[in-house]
Amino acid sequence: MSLKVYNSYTRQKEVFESITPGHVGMYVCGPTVSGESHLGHARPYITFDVLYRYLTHLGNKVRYVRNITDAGHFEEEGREAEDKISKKAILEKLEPMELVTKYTNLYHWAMKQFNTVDPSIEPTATGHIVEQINMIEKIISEGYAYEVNGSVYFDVKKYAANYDYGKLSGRVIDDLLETTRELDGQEEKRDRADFALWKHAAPEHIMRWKSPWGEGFPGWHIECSAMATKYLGAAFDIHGGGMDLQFPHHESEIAQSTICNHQNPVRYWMHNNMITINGRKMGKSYNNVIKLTELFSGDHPLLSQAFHPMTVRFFILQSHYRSTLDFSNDALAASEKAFKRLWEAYEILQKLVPADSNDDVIDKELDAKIVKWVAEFKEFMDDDISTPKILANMFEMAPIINSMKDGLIPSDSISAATLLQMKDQFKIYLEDIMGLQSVSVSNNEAFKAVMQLLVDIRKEAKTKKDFATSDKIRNQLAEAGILLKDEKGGEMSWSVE
RNA sequence: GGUCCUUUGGCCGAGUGGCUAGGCAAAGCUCUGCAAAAGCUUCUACAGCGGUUCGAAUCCGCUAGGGACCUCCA
Repeated sequence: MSLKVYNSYTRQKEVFESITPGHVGMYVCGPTVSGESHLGHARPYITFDVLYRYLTHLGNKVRYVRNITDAGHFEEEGREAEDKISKKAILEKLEPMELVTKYTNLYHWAMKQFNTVDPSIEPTATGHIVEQINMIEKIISEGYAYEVNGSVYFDVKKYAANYDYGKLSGRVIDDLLETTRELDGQEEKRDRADFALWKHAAPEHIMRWKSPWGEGFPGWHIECSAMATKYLGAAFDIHGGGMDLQFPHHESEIAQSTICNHQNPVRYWMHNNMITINGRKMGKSYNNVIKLTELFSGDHPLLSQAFHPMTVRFFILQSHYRSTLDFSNDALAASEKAFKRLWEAYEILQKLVPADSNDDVIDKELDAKIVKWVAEFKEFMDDDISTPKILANMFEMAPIINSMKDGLIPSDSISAATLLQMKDQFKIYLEDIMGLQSVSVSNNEAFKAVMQLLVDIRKEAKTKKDFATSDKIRNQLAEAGILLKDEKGGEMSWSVE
């Protein structure tokens, strides 16, 4: 069985085949570093991180390109076009580059918290002005763009006459041409549907570059086309991003690249759905965002506590990437508990040792069920990255693992081969592919030694039925945030809350 | 207004026409010095109406609610 992904371009699941076997080129729209990342931003980065990990796991050499948009787009308020980054810079009395650096660092920090793998290339828009200008010149020479007063616009009407503009986003060109909205530069455009490739910079505009059309700055869509072409070629395998980017961003990208490179740039378009809050998209314009720093610290009116980045990652993986995911404090709290239980079972599993079992003692029904559940990990992943189903299967096995540890299920009731397979596949899917990791902060050797000492003392006390001492140890550790649990058979385990 | 999506048990959330996903919460029980975990059991839902079908949460239609995009947006 092979990997199938839902291609937004064709609106169906398709078998994934890369252009060059064994190599995959993947481009994902990265952040605009004019502000802090919020929960909604986390979704594509985690979703495509899992895809990247899986493609790699399948033996592909993947070049994963994720850009940083550090040149401002337009923020259209009324009729005044402003550069997002330079505007904020004035407010915060920072240099644009200082602002960009600050939020880029913060973004990298958050990605680290989520345990996402670094992209192979992380190009910045400002670092590729030359490429963008070259691309615009090419589009002009092809006859699909025109200059007006130092700005350059893409001729959508002409493009639509020869190519299917709107296919990705399901747009009808005639509708677009009738849009009545007043936008900046509208009077310069030949058609309302046209979009800017290059904008003339007003005198007060801080971010500006020299170009054949005077000083200005690039339009938003051109950066992705230019950088994707440069690092992945005229045609590449996967382009990912949030659903809200389908139009106009990705649609425009297709148009630009198609004219420039004379071919359809992307094989598989993949879009993650939105994270909602009270059923509404989380977004700046709705004023309902929860920043990642707030999430990790718990410092937000909607949050009753801080949430660990792994809880958030798990929360996101529990729903399918193409469904909306509704955020709430309760939903996240539920994920926290669930993840803890699953992870503890996983750690127990890794410590289980296969018993010398023979056909007589093996519970064949149980063994077969486990074999099936484990085999389905790949099946589910191949089915358009169905991480919720993989997790469901893992939860099916959690009680079995715990029961084996407690001796409620004899350890020789599943075959050694099955247990090894289980251990192996859990590790691959949970850690390597879904990118989950321990939330434990207790990997310090000295600390572990101290804990072992306390455990030993408590064991002695319990043997002597000195419950005052044993309770004191447990209670005071609890106050310090360390949970000590008695296991069956007199052993003790602990975890840092 | 146009285009499209969605509506699943107390909450979150999978669901490929038939064979009860899963998680959290809740209740009961078991284990246990106590506690916490853990295990077992219970809770069987698909917005409404109509249709297709031997059979529909799943397909079709209508109605109602919610949402997304059309403008910066993950």
